[in-house]
Amino acid sequence: MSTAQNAIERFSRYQRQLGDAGSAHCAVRDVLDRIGDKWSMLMIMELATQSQRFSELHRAVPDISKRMLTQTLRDLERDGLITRHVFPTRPPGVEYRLAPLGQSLLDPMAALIEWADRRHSEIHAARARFDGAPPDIPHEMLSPA
Amino acid sequence: MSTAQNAIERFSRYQRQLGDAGSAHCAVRDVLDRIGDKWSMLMIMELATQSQRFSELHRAVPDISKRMLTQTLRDLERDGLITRHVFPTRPPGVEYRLAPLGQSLLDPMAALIEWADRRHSEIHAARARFDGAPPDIPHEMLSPA
DNA sequence: CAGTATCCTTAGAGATACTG
DNA sequence: CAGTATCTCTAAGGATACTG
Repeated sequence: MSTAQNAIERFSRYQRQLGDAGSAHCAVRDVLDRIGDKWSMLMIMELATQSQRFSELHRAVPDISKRMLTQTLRDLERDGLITRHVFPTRPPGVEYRLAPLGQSLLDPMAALIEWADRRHSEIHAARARFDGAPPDIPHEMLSPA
Repeated sequence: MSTAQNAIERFSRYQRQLGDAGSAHCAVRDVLDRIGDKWSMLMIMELATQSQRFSELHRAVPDISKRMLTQTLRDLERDGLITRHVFPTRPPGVEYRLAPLGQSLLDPMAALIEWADRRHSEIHAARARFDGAPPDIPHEMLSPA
């Protein structure tokens, strides 16, 4: 009933690629490295609802430096996920938009985001348990105290 | 209808969190940082099809160091995504399994993986276009240096 | 406004050697 | 086998100052 079984079967198709360091042959790693960085998904989420300018994006995510904002945006543009539109006003305005390719990422991303949102309390609980509770089977097999 | 519009609406609910550096308030960033690292998703994919031991995982993804394999596995265990089972044989055997929480990640991940697989040629094309580089590097292996 | 350029500090991660 | 313990190096990324 859960499509999880489905997912498992599909994963098995990729397993051989996983060990392939030269990411040319591993689409999974190639793309995950791309959008799995610190800011890319955030930017895509921001641009999902509407096109925004550089400074708007910066205000939306204040803890990114201008350097990284520029770089992230540039990389996303390079990969065809967003487009960049310069308005030759004075001072110049630059608007970033989600390209069709970027829009096609929205659904898969939403699935992940929803998961994160629904499960993060469980994750925190597990974390607290792991950190706080005395481990029943320690990782380093220590001798009986 | 595409669920993309749906995704957009859902994203807007998270937008205010996005600027929240203290990831305590931003489930999205919290969890993305967790599974967005270099190896976590790979490990989850490996464990999706069957439980595996340390060395099996290492063989499946040879370019991870033992240090990082241990650390990745430990972090996933800490977050409740996988479980660790020690068999006190000699020499010891340790089996890693996907916990229910980890299994719940399979579907969202599958969506992302499928996207990566289906779109990576488009991405490469966009990249080549952006770089102005000669696009196609054939499948042939490089000649030994 | 929308970036560059530069410097500088950490965290990420490999290599290697050792252990229960 | 399944890890630890170091040691090291690199590159990700922040801070700051400058520009068209």
